[in-house]
Amino acid sequence: MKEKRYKQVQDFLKLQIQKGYYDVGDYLPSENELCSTFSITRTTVRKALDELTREGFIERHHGKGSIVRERRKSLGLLNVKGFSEAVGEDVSTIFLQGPHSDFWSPEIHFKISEKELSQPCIHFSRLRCVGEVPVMIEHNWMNGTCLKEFSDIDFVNGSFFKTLSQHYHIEIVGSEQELRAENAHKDSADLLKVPLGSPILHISVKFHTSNSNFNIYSELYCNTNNYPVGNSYYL
Amino acid sequence: MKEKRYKQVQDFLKLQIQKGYYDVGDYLPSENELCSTFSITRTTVRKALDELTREGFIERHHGKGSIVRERRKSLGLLNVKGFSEAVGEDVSTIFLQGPHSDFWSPEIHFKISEKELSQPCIHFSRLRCVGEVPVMIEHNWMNGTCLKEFSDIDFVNGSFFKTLSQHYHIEIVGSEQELRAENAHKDSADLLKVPLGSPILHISVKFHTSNSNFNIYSELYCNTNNYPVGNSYYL
DNA sequence: GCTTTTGACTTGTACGTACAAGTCAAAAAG
DNA sequence: CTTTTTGACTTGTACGTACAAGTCAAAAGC
Repeated sequence: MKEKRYKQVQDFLKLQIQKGYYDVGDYLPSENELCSTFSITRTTVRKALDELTREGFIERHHGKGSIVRERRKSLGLLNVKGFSEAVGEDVSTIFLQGPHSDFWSPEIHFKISEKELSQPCIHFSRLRCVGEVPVMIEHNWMNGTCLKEFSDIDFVNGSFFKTLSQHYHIEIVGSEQELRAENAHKDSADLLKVPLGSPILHISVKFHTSNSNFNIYSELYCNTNNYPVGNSYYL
Repeated sequence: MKEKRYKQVQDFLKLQIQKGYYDVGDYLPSENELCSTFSITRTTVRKALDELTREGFIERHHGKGSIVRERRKSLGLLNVKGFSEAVGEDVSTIFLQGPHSDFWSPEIHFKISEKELSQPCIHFSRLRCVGEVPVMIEHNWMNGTCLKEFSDIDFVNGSFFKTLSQHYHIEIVGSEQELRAENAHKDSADLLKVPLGSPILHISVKFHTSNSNFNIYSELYCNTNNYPVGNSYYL
């Protein structure tokens, strides 16, 4: 039972992208080049590229080629408006707690699998600011056995997802989210510099990844007064 | 300049589904049947089915066939948990204002195109309840010229999107959303039966459709105390 | 009656070919 | 020097073929 040919090409190119061999905006080799390097037909190459397109890794342009794209934008995840991809924006991230071993917190909203509960947990939390204004508190928990020597590695471009992709070849393949409007508790009001009881957007997320034993559980608390949370998707 | 063959098949099948010729769970004709009815090769039929899969209209099963699916579930839209598709749940919808001609409201958060502003506006608003508990106020505005005799038509299964699809063949192709946690104003507090100033989840949505002159602008106000808003997506 | 096998169906993968159509720069024409 | 044309490159569409692999019921075997 050997692996399918298109899947081989797909995984090869994906790994190249993940490792940063191609930057965002770079062109992949042309279909005919890929045909000859892999000794397969264009039909099969195109199937591989179709899959990568569907997964959001590349974008294809008639007459020009396939370019590597910023995958985050294709995921339809919720984001603080003008965050992450914001160019020239004055965005900063403060680590409240760096990555460290911890217990699986009861604060986690989604159900944690038995397998995960039996394994060590890594936790870290950050405060996201625009200018001097704190807008989001972010708590993250995940299975520690999947991330060897995690705490030592610097975040790639400050992005946890990019770090996962480039260093561990783990990709987000899905998510579940729940959103609530709540009154700010003492801790979060303090950190977000808002009065106690202010309306806060609480988002619980479970990210599913390409490793079925590795999910990311996040609890986010957002001050949406000046920076609303948003997303968009297109077919 | 004639239309592409796979696109013809794709649009034909899509129309059949939209018109309700196939129910959710029904099998489409097999690929070989489609080949002979359209006098095209399987490659082209499969391309058409690939597109319909990508758009969320069908699901394919190896060895069995392609079945029609509930498209809403593939869209990654935010939904009140246990709403819409909830089976056996005690969900009800009350029209606060039935579909009627109105002005484009300043309450609309997203920018309205010039074309739309120059044309008449249809507005309706609903209150969504679980049991006796109101959980969401929903205001909708849209271009009236695209919906002839709209107010007279009963909503298909109580769903506005299904009505659009089946009666007008208009499909949602994308959306932009912004979310904020706010204090309840007098009107919304009243309708949602919560104290004035309670935290409320305010969602502004612009739905893009297959008709570029027809967008749906919605402002939603949710009481998330008992029924959080959620979504999920998978690759 | 029960289990196993067969066979006809389905979709999935992969081959090969041909031409259409978009892109871009170098060559030809003015 | 500027404009137009050509041509080599890219991806897109569509043809045709072959076999692999999953599904399911009817036929064969016990």
